[in-house]
Amino acid sequence: MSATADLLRVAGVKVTPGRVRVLDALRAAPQPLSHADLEARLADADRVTLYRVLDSLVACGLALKAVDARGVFRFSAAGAPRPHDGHVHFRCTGCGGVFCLKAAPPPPPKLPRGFRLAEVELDVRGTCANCAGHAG
Amino acid sequence: MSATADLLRVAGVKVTPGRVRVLDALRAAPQPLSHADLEARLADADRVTLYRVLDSLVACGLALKAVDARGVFRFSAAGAPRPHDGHVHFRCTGCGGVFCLKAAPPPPPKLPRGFRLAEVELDVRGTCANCAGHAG
DNA sequence: CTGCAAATGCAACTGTGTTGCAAATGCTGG
DNA sequence: CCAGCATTTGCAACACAGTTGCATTTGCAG
Repeated sequence: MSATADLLRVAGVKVTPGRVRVLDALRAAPQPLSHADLEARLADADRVTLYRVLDSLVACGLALKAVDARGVFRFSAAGAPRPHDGHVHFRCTGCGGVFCLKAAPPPPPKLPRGFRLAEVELDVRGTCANCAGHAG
Repeated sequence: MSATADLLRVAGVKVTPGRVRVLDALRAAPQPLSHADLEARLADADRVTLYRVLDSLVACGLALKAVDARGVFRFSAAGAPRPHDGHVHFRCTGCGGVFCLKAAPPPPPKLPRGFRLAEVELDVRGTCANCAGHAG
């Protein structure tokens, strides 16, 4: 019996093939997945069912739902490490590539009263080695 | 001549009734407005034109664009024409508001060989005082 | 005033997410 | 193991946010 099925059982929801496959996909993914990402991975799944499976996983606490910069919902398995927390991204303005730098995340700045911090992201823009070489 | 029209002129975009009205609405609003909010305020405006006006305001730095918790873009008037240099932004994941923090911009991290730095932006996400109070 | 690029308005389209309903399926009690 | 029943699934249709193409209008420079 799969560990994923156990998670569903413990969370108190019915164990269905769809839920197992979706939760497996979320747990295997290195980053939060959009509905479209999941549809690509789970080729034969119904669109609407996928939405409902995701909602049920969020409702029972097994998945987290967030909005990305494009306004699309992204889902991640609860408890999974979030690799982009405190990460430093380098965005190449030439090729559009995104590189994850090893640099230490910056210290969280002081916030005004009442503000709650969730995530800090340092976004560095410039030209990557490849593009800089091509056409300075 | 309205101050809003001057802002547009200085920003280097054509001064049109649509842009003046939209920017006025953004500057008068206490919180970031969605496309739908603006449509309601500017009754006779064309849907698509409104999208394009908003995009042009963002492109010339007069407005800021963010995503709210429902995945909808929200727009707010930018405080100054060029507020983005080495600035620290706080993005509220609840209302989509963007706040400019006074904190000093972080030191630029070390880049891999050949990479060229152009811009550094620290993006802090969380919940603003208003939203934290509402439904903490 | 005139010309041209930019902005507008309209129609149609894509992508994302939701709702209603009938059929299939997991779980529980016998 | 089987039946009953609520939950889930699949399908169709819908709602909303945002985009694209194109012809027309308009701001602004000359």
